[in-house]
Amino acid sequence: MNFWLVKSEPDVYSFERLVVEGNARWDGVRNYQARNNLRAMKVGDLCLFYHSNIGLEIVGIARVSTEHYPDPTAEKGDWSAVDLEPVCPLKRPVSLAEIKAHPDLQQFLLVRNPRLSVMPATQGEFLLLLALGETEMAI
DNA sequence: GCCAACGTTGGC
DNA sequence: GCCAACGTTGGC
Repeated sequence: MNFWLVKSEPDVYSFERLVVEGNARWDGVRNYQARNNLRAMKVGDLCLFYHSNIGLEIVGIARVSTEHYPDPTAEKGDWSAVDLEPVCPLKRPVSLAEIKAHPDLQQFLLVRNPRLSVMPATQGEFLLLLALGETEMAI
């Protein structure tokens, strides 16, 4: 089991929409580091779902439902997509400001490399963020 | 292979 | 809307 964080601008694709639709193709990634992270995802891996630009907070948990395959939206180049399904919203969203201020999250990539759109999280980071979000779930 | 120019992301 | 940070491109 690995843990990740994925970013989405909520006016482009929100967590609420993922909950409604039940599944989403995570495509359009055009950054090699982010692509390599997509390729490392396994079915069942859990993703923190972060709203960038609007909200600036982690709002929910998603799960990898299909491992990587060629991104059908890529007209050229070697890009990948995965499928995600919703798991649960956080009872309390965890804001970027709170993450930046937390002493135990200074190593989190969201703080250290804020432009990366798909990033790994450690189990410790994931569990801490779940706790900050006042959310319990089976891991 | 270096580096300047440019484009994009994303917080503020 | 601005701008800093970062990645990519392309000339040399």
